[in-house]
Amino acid sequence: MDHDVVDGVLAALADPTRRQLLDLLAAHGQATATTLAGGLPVSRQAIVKHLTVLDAAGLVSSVKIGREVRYGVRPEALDATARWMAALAADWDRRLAKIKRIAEQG
Amino acid sequence: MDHDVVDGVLAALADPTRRQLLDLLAAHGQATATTLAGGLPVSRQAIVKHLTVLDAAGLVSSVKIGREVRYGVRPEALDATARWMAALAADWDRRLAKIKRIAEQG
DNA sequence: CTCATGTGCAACTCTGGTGTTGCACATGAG
DNA sequence: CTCATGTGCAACACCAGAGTTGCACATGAG
Repeated sequence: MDHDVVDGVLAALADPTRRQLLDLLAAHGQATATTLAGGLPVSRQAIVKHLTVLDAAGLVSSVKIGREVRYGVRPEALDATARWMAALAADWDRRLAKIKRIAEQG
Repeated sequence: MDHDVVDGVLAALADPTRRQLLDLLAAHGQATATTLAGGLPVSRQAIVKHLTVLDAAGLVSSVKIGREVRYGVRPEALDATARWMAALAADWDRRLAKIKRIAEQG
């Protein structure tokens, strides 16, 4: 199911540093851990750990080129989570509307 | 901006227990912390803390009725976050498509 | 009034995640 | 080959957050 994907994405997006990381990646299109570390106030190793989490969540992918590792953004997991969330919100709306209707009409 | 809302929602949804809590609330429509504690393997106090977080994120609302406090689900913040996420995913798609086009033709 | 039940507040423990540092390894540049 | 640069691995410090427990307070039920 998508459920596992959603779990991972939500956990990954919970951290502000990881969201900044995704912003940088989306802007540059492609970047290494070392490059990204230059744009954030944390060490390269911290960046690597975050990228590992993002990769596990399916939000980024990595390609090894020579002696460096290029990371890029991957929209699918985020899109799936967005759809899940929208559906959940719609479901809540439906339930609340139903309850309200019952309360008003008896 | 919606940005603060999104931050809070993402932080709130990161915890599995809070997501279960939201499920229970959506199912029951209305419930107290004590009632909810009966449906989860944690203490009432833990539930209260989670509900406080969810309330701060705008995902639930509380109403005091006599000596008990009823909590209910609130779809707006979740819906706003879903829209934000969908827009972000679309933006990534757009960027990747652009890069791909350049790589192929340029 | 008396009591049971639900809530609020505070202190405490403890695990997990974030971040750091240090060093070893791999590889392209010269 | 030699060296600089980029990665990988491991141990460590640190702190926010999840959960618990204990007790005091408030209020509906009888």
